[in-house]
Amino acid sequence: MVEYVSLGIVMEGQKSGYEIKKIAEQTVGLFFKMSYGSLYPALNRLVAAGRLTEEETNNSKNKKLYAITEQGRGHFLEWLKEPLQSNRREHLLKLFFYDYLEEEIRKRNLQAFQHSLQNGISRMESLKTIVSKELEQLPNKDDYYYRVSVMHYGLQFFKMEHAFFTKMIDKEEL
Amino acid sequence: MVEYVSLGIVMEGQKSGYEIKKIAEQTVGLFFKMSYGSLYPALNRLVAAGRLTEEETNNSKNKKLYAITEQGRGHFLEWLKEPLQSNRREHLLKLFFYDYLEEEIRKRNLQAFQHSLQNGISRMESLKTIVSKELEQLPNKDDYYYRVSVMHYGLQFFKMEHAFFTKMIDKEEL
DNA sequence: AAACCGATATATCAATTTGATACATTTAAT
DNA sequence: ATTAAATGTATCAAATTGATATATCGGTTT
Repeated sequence: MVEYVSLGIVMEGQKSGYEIKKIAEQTVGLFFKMSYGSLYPALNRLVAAGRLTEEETNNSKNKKLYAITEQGRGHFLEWLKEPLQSNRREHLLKLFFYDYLEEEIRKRNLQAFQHSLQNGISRMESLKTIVSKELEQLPNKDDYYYRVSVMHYGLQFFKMEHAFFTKMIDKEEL
Repeated sequence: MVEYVSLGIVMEGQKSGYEIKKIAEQTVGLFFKMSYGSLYPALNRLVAAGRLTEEETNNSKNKKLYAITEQGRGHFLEWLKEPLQSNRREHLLKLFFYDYLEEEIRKRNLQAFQHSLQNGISRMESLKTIVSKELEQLPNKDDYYYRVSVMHYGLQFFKMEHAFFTKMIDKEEL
């Protein structure tokens, strides 16, 4: 995923590795972390694959500037087009770059993702009912308050995401 | 963190590696993943450190049962006592085991975490105001709708967490 | 009883990632 | 002119991932 984030950031113009990391921290840093140990090897792989060009700056500096190639741009946009899935917060990463995506695919993917969220919510609501009933029969149900709470957390979380994506599909004020 | 989750799960009674992984998936799996490649080495480390005991089952099976030692129990509870921090969802992991923690420390840690969440919310509200004003001055501000959306997502997320922890401090129905 | 299948169980491995540190240069401030 | 802070790349041991290999158990079918 480091590779796609790097490509996405370089879409705006050529950047150094240091700048890419800084921008990532300031923007998607809330839910995505990258380290130099993963970034620099990723940049090298991208250059080797012809998706980025590497340019040494003429002044004596140790600095290298990376720019995206046509192939890299295509590769990035193909990734962006793929359906949203919440695996490792990839959906939020893609969302950050969604201004680059054409409206039609964007809307289709957002709606599909929202439906999958709705399914998740339904499944968790059912589970909640079952667990509540099982718990009701225990004499010491207070002893499981926190253990059970993470299920409620998950439900709250999915509901929040669902509400957020609803607003976004309607392009409401967020 | 695999080590602490394993200890926490074995607190209930002896389990095989396979069972530990299954229980983790079914309970904290929503926000924490473990693979065999990290679990089995972790179990070996815990045995070597004297925090778990390993027992080969007498029937011909390839199965090993792990049980927690007094030292392991102490080590686990020390970890649980430490302040909650949202690094890599560690706070949710600890929360799942919070029934094991004494009420006084539990309340103190929950309140401290809630305050840090409130600080985060305040900082993000300020940032939001600044970004909104900057955006207002751009002619093509619609081109940054999704880019900006991740900031709103973050804010929503923190607000949801804050509301959730408020309910939990008051031990309300969740 | 034999064959079969899905679940249970542990182990291993290349590739990747983390978190830390080392080291050099550039910019800004004193 | 000197220092401190920020910018910049590189590297490494240790940990993790995601996948695969291998074997056994319990239950069902033929």
